[in-house]
Amino acid sequence: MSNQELVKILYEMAVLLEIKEVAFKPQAYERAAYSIESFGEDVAEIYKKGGLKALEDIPGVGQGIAERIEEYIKTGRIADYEKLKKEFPVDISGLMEIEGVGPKMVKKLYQELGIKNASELEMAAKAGKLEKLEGLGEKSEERILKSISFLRQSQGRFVLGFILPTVRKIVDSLRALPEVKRAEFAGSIRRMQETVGDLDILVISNKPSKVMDFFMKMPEVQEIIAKGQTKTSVRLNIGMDADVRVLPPESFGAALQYFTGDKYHNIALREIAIKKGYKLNEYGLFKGEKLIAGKTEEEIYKKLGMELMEPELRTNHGEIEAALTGKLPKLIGYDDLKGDLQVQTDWTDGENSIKEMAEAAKKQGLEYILITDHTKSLAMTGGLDEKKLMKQMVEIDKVQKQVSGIKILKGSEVNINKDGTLDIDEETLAKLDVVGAAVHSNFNMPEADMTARIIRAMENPNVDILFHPTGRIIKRREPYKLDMDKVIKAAKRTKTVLEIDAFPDRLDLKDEHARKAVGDGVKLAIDSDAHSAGHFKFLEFGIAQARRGWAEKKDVINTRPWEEMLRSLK
DNA sequence: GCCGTTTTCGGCCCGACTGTTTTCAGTCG
Repeated sequence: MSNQELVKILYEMAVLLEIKEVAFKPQAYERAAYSIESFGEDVAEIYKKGGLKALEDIPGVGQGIAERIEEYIKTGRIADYEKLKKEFPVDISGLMEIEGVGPKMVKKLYQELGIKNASELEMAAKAGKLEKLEGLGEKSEERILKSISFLRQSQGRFVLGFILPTVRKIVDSLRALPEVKRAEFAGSIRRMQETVGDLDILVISNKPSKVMDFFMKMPEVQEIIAKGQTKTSVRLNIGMDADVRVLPPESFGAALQYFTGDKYHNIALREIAIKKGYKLNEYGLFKGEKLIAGKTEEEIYKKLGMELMEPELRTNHGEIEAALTGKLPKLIGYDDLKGDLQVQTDWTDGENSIKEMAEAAKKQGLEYILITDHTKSLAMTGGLDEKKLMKQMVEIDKVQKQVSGIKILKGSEVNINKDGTLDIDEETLAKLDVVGAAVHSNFNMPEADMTARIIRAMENPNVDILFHPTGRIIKRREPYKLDMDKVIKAAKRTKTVLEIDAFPDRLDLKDEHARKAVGDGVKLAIDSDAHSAGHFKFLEFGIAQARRGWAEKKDVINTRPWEEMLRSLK
């Protein structure tokens, strides 16, 4: 059993209870599902170690849900879920991800038309059956058809690193309008999540309609979805939806807060507001009718007894408690990296020479890079063998003399063989400044074998860093099966550094694993995995990932000058 | 069903927009 399967069941139970119009339980199940989803620890493992009591320590999980999780772990099923499912034998998850379809719609579709999944819904919509239902019309039908086809082509989420340049361009054009006093993006993009669903832009202006008119006519806009006094929604030509909201200055901080925190952060905040006798919404913090804070985020958090926290933290994973008690982490900053420890060149699958990469890195403000070309068993990249590695070291010395202001370190991205040995001999590895090791083959091993394989590599005294530890590629490849708890423990024991690969669709380690590693005193490296001179800018996304993992400057070895960084390695 | 520096019982986040029901339910974030 995996967390993922359990989370899906809990979410579906929430929807099914909502359909049955049961009060309050849906939110309870939803909260538990969300909590487990982002918990980062295997629930089965927690249960094995601490039983029911340990399950109940998970936020949002109480006695009832803990017992159902136990039932699921023991029997592979949850009787209540199956009972609900019998009443509504429909593909809840598949239907709910269609925009505009909620619990009530699922119910109506099934009861009136017997629709059980997205493709049946599509057929019914195409046959014009939906518009005959009460409460639905021609437009609802069109909208559903559109949502289904959109979902099919986009899978709904966008990789942050790939869309952020467009987002910044849009916001900059809005800022350039004379009617616009201020414009900021909020939402999951401001939180710098690895993938994002849509774009929220907040604007201060006295002339909302002018801003809206300009926005709707931007070249990046494909079609208008909704248009109102203060809010306009469009679909951008990159496939993503974008909302613009225009606000008065006195509410801007409140709106920024409201649209930046994730759902659960905001719920928690509003509950704290209520307890203090206030009301919090996107227009401000109110005592009765009176606005008492709203101009800046800081004053809102302050009135609620909290320090201002970085947007990346606002997901209700302990940041509120930390802010209330003055224990927020001092996150690594976006300018804190001095070096990049994973850089490919044209010696293997990179596009640029050692010199070009060094110069590009210097331009990016870095003080050093580590050259880490692939090794021989990765034949498709022309991986280096011992002889070529020695030759490359000579070449690096040569290039070093031709460039100034940037230190070029000698390294390698060594393949971890199936048995945990490496594909380069120890003698050669020992000559390198830094060795990164990575899995590039046999991805489909059983968890225990893969874990043992990686730990064996970490035990090698020459291996300094484990590169992209889980191998996942967002939207394309699942992580390999790996016991991260064991890997983190092994990293601690062997003093191996874990990498956050900053490539936009890798971001590997994930935030929750980074947080766990940092919590256990394991050091991180944030690397671009650059394959061309333009890739150093991806470091930003690795830093964001580290920040979402509560990492501080001291936790990341390449925030240090290169001599000091080298001394800190095993 | 969960949770507690008001509470172990009695609460549980809030507003905009759409479509279509002419007064509001459903969905979304």
